[in-house]
Amino acid sequence: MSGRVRLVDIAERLHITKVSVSKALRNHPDISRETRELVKKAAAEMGYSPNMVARSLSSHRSNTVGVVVPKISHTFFASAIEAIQQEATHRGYGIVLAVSNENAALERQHIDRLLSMRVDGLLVSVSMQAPDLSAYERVRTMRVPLVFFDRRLENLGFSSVTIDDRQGAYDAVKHLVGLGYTRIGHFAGSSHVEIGRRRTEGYRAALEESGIPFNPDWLIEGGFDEAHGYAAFQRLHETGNIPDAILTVSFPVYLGLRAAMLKHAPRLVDRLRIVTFGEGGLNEISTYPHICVRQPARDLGQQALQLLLEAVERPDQFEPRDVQLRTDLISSEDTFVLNEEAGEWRAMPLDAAAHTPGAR
Amino acid sequence: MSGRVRLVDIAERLHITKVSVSKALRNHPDISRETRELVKKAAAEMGYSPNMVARSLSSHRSNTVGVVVPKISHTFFASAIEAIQQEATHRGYGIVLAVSNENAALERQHIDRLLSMRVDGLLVSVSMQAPDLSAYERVRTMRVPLVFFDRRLENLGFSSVTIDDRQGAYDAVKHLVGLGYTRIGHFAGSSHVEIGRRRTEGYRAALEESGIPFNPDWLIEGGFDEAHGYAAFQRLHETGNIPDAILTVSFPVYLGLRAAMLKHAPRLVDRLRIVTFGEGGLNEISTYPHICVRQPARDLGQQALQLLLEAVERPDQFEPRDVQLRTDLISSEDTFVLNEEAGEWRAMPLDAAAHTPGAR
DNA sequence: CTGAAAGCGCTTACAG
DNA sequence: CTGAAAGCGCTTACAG
Repeated sequence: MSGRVRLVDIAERLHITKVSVSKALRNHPDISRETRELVKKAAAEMGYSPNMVARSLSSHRSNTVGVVVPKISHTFFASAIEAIQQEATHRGYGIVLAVSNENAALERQHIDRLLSMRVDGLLVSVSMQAPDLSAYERVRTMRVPLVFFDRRLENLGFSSVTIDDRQGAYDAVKHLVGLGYTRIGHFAGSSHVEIGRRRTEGYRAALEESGIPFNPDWLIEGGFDEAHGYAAFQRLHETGNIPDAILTVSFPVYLGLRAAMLKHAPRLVDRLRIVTFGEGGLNEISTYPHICVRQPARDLGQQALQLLLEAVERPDQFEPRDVQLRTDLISSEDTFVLNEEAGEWRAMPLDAAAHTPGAR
Repeated sequence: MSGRVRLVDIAERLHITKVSVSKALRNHPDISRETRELVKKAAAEMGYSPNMVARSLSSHRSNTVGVVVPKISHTFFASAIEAIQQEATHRGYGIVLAVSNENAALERQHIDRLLSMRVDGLLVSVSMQAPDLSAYERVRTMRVPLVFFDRRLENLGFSSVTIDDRQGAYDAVKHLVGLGYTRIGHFAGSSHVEIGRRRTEGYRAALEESGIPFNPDWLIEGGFDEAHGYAAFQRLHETGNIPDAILTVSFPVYLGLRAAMLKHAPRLVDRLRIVTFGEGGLNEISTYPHICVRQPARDLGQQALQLLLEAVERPDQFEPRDVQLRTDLISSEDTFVLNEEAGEWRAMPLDAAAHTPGAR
């Protein structure tokens, strides 16, 4: 069989109409069990592969969702995408993946392309740059459901699944205070991005609530990548006044910080206490206690997809909403347990102090 | 404008035929520059978004490629996928991503689905399990180009872009020998997978060539994930005869090894020398010298896509072929330099010894 | 439960 | 350079 088998080919062989074949294959109740099985048998024998393109064109549904992320090679996004893909498969959808590389123009271009491909919905985590809103207007006029995940744009009327960044940063700083630290800095993200602003807010709220004066020299804004961490540490080092602990806005920022520290002030390696927002899979292997704010990346991806499919499959009953997930505080001193299912090591969260309320 | 603008809508407004509009939009030489610009202007004003689904159906080209990987949340695959996506965008293609989760049945299912979606080509890195060949037969009968990357199936007649695994492992072990080690173990992958076999071959060849007797107790096969590394170390620890250096078949295996070591034999942490096949982004931040075989993940992804598109776009002139890429040996003692373009830190490779020929 | 008609929004020849 | 026809492979109503 040549692989280019169509509905009609099956129909002709069985002396029935292609509509019946179409229905039988989709388990439509119109068709008797008998014919349905006959059809399926013939389809299998002939090596029939339904042409989803044709199906999409006539049914106006592609069973496909578009996913736009700033990066893939970053633990957080890799995990989120993996969860999205798995949940999509489970629900019978495919995903078309696009990477904006933190570039707003590319983000717009990707969204336009996905719209052209007639995806049933869009999952996007916005780039760091100031957004190009035109793409989002197209999304709205074309009435394509969209859900932001992790990094969102506010006031556009789309749903979002995000992390409680303020609380996460607050918990982290409070934890440091609990360990006796008072000289605490923050290598912050870009204030153009909501998650950056929220984490900074949490940092400042925790300081204030602990009666620790805010030192503007110790709040260094910049971005989420290694280059920022490196530059920020250099700047700090030049001032000669280095705090005893630092909260980094992301794991890559920590990598940059660490590289700069190894180069310019290696003796600080065992003395400067670092807490990272986000994991890098380091906790399991670190001997020096490393603390981090764990983001539920998989949950976030899964919930974002579920929310999106709700909008796709029941557009009338759908009300846009914002879902916020909590973070955990974990450290390499925790007990790690093997999660058989995921084939990964998972840490039990630190004590209840991590969930001290109050930052809201 | 309501977003559901079609070719005919533009045609009517301009009092020309939809064919002309179609051609004008695709810069077909048939159309005069004047009309072309008129059409484009109108299209922009009306917010026209070409329906790629319809275009695919009539042109038999989707400008889409399917990518199947065993995992995403693994530095190597995350980087490879990112490179594939970027190169695809550059070439005007979109990618549909699917994760097999190391499961052959899911892999088959994904390939079938992608075939149904009429992707123009397939990029696949096979799962660890024994393959279900039926999907690959469909691929062949449907004449859809396929390129394996990193993990391939041999003798199926498809192209592949892989890494010289044998040489990589050989170089690593030779390097250890050069450092004075003779008691060298290997936590190996699954022998069902070619990359596992090749790495083991390289390990054994290097030992043999160095006149070091092979100790079967120190070659522990299993897989590529953390659980294997953990179990392998436990097994080794029970025998009481632990080598002085170990080559792990993957970075996750190292993570598992390290976790087991921290638990059962923490005093070995600074004494057991580890070389990992593959990176985990650790080198920049490690104080204890960590050595690894660096796989050119981005290159591999990019070249695989290029090879695939060659087959897609010039099917007549295309001859399937196997491309093999070389690895580097790098360590945390190397000089790290910031790669401005990628926003990442890159290490300069170790000395030329890393490229000692002879393992072939 | 089965069938005939119309259409989804494009592109591909082919004729002028 | 422009246009009319046919078709890509399905599904969706609607009629029996």
